Amino acid sequence: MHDAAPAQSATLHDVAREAGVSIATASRALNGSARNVRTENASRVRAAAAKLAYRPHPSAQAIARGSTRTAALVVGDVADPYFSAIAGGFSQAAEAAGLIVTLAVAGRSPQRELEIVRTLRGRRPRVIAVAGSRVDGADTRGALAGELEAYQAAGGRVVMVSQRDLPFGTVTVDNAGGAHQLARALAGAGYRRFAIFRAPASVRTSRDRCEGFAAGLRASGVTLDDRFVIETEFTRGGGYEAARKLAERGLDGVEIVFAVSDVMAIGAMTAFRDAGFVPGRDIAVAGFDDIDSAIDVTPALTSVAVPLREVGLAAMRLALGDGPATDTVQISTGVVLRESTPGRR
Amino acid sequence: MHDAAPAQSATLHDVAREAGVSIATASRALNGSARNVRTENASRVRAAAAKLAYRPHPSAQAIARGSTRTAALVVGDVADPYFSAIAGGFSQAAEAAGLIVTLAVAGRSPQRELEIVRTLRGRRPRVIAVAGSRVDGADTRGALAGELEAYQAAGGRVVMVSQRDLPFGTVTVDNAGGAHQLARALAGAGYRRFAIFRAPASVRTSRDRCEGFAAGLRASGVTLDDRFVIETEFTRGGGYEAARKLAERGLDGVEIVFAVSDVMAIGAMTAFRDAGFVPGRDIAVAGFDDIDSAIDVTPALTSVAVPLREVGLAAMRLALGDGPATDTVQISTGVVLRESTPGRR
DNA sequence: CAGACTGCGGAATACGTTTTCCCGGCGCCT
DNA sequence: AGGCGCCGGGAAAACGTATTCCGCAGTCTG
Repeated sequence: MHDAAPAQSATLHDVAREAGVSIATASRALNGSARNVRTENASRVRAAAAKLAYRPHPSAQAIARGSTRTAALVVGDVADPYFSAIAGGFSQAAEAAGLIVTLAVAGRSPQRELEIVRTLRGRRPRVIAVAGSRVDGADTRGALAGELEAYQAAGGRVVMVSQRDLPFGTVTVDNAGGAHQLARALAGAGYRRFAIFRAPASVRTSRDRCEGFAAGLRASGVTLDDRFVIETEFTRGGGYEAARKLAERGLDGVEIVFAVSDVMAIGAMTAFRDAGFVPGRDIAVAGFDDIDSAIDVTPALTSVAVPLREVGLAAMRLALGDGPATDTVQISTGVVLRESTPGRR
Repeated sequence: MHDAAPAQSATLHDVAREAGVSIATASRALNGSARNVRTENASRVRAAAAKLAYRPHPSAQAIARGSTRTAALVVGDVADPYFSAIAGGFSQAAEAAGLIVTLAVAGRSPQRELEIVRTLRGRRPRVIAVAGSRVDGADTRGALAGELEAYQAAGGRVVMVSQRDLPFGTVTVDNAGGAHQLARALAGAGYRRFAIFRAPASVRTSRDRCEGFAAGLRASGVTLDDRFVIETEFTRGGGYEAARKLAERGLDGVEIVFAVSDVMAIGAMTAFRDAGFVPGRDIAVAGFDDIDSAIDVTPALTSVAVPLREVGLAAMRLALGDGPATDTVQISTGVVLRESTPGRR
């Protein structure tokens, strides 16, 4: 069964010739068009296709029908569990819909993100989903929106994940609400002296979580000392640095730090430990996202569960759904208390 | 500057008309072909392209020149840090080379992997890299190899990551060597009673690491009791389960467990702790991969560092290089001792 | 039994590029 | 001055597929 592989793979033309029909009939037989073809011809074509190991040329199909079968996803960084979980859900849903996903990594730079969307648009995918850096105030932002609008006007489908304020389909995470609940839960557990590790204000996710948390504290009658709202990078390293500095000052009386993401929180815990403080005993730590490793660190990390896979799935569903192009889906979040915040008596 | 976006994006035809030249000239001006075009015409064309926001249609280009600008990567699971780190390196290198990466998730099923490669092949990417499940003995294996061979014969470039025994470009991780060194280091630290958590023998990575480790123990004069070579799933859950069972039997005198991957090791540490044993004190644990979170768990996990990003980069370099199609690059590994294996005195 | 209609096959065209081929003009050499 | 090579422009073919349009045979209707 090992015939010499033809250097050039078979085309529809070859299949048609092999089956003794015209190209048109072969095409119709292979991709169930509106038109019928006599069953005998159809099976002859299928047999020929199988024999020649024919694969349709997606580019040619794309050109002929004016649309592709791809879905594009742009993320900040695949290696970040936040994005990779979303990507996992997205690609699962894409696959179920028979779409191929092309992945682009923006590296957290809005400039790069813009470039990517530009070239992506040229490739005319069925949907473009942006789960990007969400830096607002950037001057590239208008350009990005313009690019996406043009794409949508040309029949494309765009979905933003957790970027609420653009006129596109959006799947949003209840960042503020989750942070609010977390704050109330922690205040209820007896904590009073809070620190927050946050990313620069331009990062929307961070800002929303931060504000929600602050509101939750206010609602619980706890005052937050602005000195302890520490701005750092939105990465593990950022969390580590912030914690290191706080530890250097002997914790300054802080009882608990809320880091706006789990990776930051985990970095912070390691920094505290490196400085000789025991997380969960000397200082409590809470994060956000509930990534997988939250339960594997010690003490297990209190967090706000964000069903990230679900976010990816929802993005694809939204894109494929027939609702208005600007539908919004809100993914809800839930507090998960663990040993990193044992509570104070 | 906000002209109404044309419903249909501009084609090369439009650009040519706008610039008052022929399509051929426009094409030549825009993609620096071998042929020269008078500078005045060239700049007129560029201006027209800019004005109309022209983007070449990649599918049309693909069809016309018979090749695409994409690189395909198939991984087992994007959400797994092992794969996502590789994907990160791969897409970085792809981007640098002006390639777009399409990502497919095989979900650790060889059957699915085969299907994916089939459809991927149809899309005629420049390169196909498979960082898949590496299950061998499966009957789909021959089919996979055949599919890839045909693709390569048709001018494609295939790279396998850590799948040494197929006639393709290969980037390989020194699994056996790293495990061997790790075994020697641990034996040198005084450990004698080892357990190994491994995946089914059909998973090559696991087998190589396991065999390397066993050889290292032999070389150190330590005998390994087969009863403690425990087969489980190649996931965090697998590690957790195996550790849970071992803990139920009171550890059976085991001093240290080597799990063939960090995610398994981390799951195991959590299981031990859940069962009341303190990892690093009651039982030592070592893993493999040195994923990011290895330093954030407590105690920090002893592991074998695999520069996974580098693996992805190397895969792309190999694909783009002009060496023989079956070149092999070996990525070396290095032991990293941490607190999870404090050593026995 | 004539005419209309249906069902299906095939030729041809379209999709947006790249590339080959041809052609005219210009400068250079003899 | 005439021939030759070179340069650059445009027409057209090619890439592989989907689809429109046309025509033919067979079937149904009146």
